[in-house]
Amino acid sequence: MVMEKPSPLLVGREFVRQYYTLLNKAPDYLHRFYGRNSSYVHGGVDGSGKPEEAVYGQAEIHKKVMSLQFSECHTKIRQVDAHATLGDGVVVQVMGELSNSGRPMRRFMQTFVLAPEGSAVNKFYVHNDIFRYEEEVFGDSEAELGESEEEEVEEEQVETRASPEPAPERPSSSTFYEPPAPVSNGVEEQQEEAVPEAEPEPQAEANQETEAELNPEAELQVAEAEPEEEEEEKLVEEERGSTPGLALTPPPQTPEPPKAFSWALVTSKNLPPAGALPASGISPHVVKAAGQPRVELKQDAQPLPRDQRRERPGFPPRGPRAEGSSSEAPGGKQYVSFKGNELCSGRGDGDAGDTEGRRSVRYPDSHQLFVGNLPHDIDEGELKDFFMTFGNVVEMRINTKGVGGKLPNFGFVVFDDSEPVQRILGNKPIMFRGEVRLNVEEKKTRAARERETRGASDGRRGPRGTLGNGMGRERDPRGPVSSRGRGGESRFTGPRR
DNA sequence: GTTGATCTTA
Repeated sequence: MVMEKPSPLLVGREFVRQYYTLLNKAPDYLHRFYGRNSSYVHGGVDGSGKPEEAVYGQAEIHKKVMSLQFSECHTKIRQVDAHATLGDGVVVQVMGELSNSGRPMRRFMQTFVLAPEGSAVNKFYVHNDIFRYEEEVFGDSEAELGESEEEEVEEEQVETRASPEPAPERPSSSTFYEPPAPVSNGVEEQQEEAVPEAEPEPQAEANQETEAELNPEAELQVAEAEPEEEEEEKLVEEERGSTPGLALTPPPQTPEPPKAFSWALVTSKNLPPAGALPASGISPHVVKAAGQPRVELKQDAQPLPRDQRRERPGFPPRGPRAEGSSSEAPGGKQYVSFKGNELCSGRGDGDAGDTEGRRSVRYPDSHQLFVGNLPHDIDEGELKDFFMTFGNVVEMRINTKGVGGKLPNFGFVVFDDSEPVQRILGNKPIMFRGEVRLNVEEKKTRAARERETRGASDGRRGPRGTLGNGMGRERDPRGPVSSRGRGGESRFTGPRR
């Protein structure tokens, strides 16, 4: 599907939602967010009161998480900030309160660095995860006090003194000792308004957005809509005594390479290659969103049975829910194209490929490339990576028309411009994996094909000769179609690798 | 062996 780069805020919020939900429901899977070189620290002080040190790598992180014995871990998210950071990563800062095993809520701050994984625009893994409890840093029992700098100094002396601005919705100290409110999932929505002293504009706004994103109902809806995998879901529910919303299966025993969550993997045409998921498990690190206002999470965490993955009609669902709670995604409004070239922040090139606005995006045929003779074991990610070296691949699909055992594969690659298409066509043969000659053609409509075959005898009449329908097709500036293949030599014969 | 599926619309 469309592979726009989601805004950092969108990435951050969706990640946060996934992360704390998983923390609540299946902490033993949490490590799958991380990679080999990830760092992780989760509060705690050692004997001498010094903060715990971080651990590194997925395996160590897993151990560490297990040692923390998360159980019925509930989180109230107060604030999520997410910025783009170096290397196309996203840094996410979360402030909130967390209660584990029915113990009182404790305030924390947590920072994640989500690093891109692989070449796809939308795949991330957690490279750093830094979690600290406020009172372990500031000292005990001061949590409700001292909002201003001056008071901070006095806090230690006047312990019970009222803050000048006690947040009204947060009656002093009671927050800490009341049992966590029952919630349907681990991520508790913070219903109150933004704290008055919070910075007015961006923060308050972000806060509200966050609340919208963390709407537990959305997840429940999704869960209901997803009948598959129900037994396992129930198993997990029984074990954990929690409500539906996230179905999980036993983790694969093999520590996995950093897979992180992936926006890309989740759209219908970019389902993960079969091996990427446990046969019947969710991939808890799979988070979904897209430039298209479709931000349905758990939905995709529950894969279809293999055989239905590619063919299931109507998937992903469209309709009201797509415009639902989390879809407004104000952060998703920028269109930033990733690889290849410059940031095209924009719209207004009058292009049908402007994906931002509304759902259905149709690209002109001139931006699309028919690719035949695909190896049968190819997956879309690989093919996309391949064509990314020619330009910005905005969508692609592989069609397998091999019901009867044969697998003649073909697909369509959609670029954000006609130029890469023309360049590819001008540089045939396109060799894939150094051995397979892909049959690349300009995408043709059925009508055009018929016309082409009918008029094949007429030499002057190329496939487009009779088209002339002004459908915005761009011509190859170098001349008619028949002259392709002479031009470029091997400069672009294929990506190096 | 080889060119889809989706949607437009008031």
